[in-house]
Amino acid sequence: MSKNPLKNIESINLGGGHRMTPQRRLVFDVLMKSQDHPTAAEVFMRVKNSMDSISLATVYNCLDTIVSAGAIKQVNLDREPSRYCGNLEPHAHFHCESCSSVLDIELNEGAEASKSVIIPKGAKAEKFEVAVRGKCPKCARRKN
Amino acid sequence: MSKNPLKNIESINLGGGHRMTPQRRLVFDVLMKSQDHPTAAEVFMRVKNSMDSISLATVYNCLDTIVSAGAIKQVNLDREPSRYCGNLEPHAHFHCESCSSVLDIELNEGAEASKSVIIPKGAKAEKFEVAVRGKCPKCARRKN
DNA sequence: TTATTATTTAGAATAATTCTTAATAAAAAT
DNA sequence: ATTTTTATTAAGAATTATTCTAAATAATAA
Repeated sequence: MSKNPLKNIESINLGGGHRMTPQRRLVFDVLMKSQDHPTAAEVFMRVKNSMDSISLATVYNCLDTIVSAGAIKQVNLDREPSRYCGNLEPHAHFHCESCSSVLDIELNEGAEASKSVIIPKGAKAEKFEVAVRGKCPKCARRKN
Repeated sequence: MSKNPLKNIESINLGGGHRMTPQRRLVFDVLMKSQDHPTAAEVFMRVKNSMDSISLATVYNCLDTIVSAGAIKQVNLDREPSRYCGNLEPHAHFHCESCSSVLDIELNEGAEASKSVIIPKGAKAEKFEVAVRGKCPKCARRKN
């Protein structure tokens, strides 16, 4: 995933006594190689190719740890399973309502989400998320 | 809920042979009276005050039907239970990461979300959602 | 009226995620 | 080098929001 400035997981500081482990390394590597936005179950299947003994619970644990370390992002759209994203650049997500795929979409310069909303007095805004729902190019093409 | 142009549920066309029922009327009324963004379980508790015999499944059914009719909106933030919103005006949501409350926030004129992102060629964008995460005024005040 | 269709309800089922616990492994302290 | 402490893994149980199933009820249409 070219958009991630982390060359490899060795450069991640997991923080708080957390250790780098083979499982965490593999989970991170899968995310770096993925252009889609895999769910935990999909990450699990992909990691199993390299380490058959890994468990789904461990994949959940690893994903949580790496998200907390800020090295990948968790993407929640509608009520669907969480997806994970190795792209750390500011961007938004396009969510296809036909095939449920998720695409990274670019933000226009100067049109930051933070400027599009009025934050209530006293509130502390920390993250802005823009999501677009519709039909991805593939699904828009086929008429149904 | 002053922002909803529907004076009462009688003006809603549920469409497709769907009938107006006491349960649907009550669920809608609860939403119109709510300034917060109740979950299905919260709607259930509030509706029970008027109709003790109503079931949670019926509340889910009614909410789905009224959402499909376009008379209320379903709001999904992070992995939390769906919340329901009677405000039909274009707006965004502020999601407090301390108390999980959801606040409607206004969109700045001219800074529409649709202009802030670059839609992939061939994709059909249908809905734009802007969500802000942080601390609501109440939670930002108390230092913790 | 009778037949059809929609609705409600209770409880079972589903599915994503989290929790529990024992076993293992790594790091720190002796 | 052991011992002790702490973190991690893994399997399966538990949780929880939501959906499904099926029977009973109610409303509409024929």
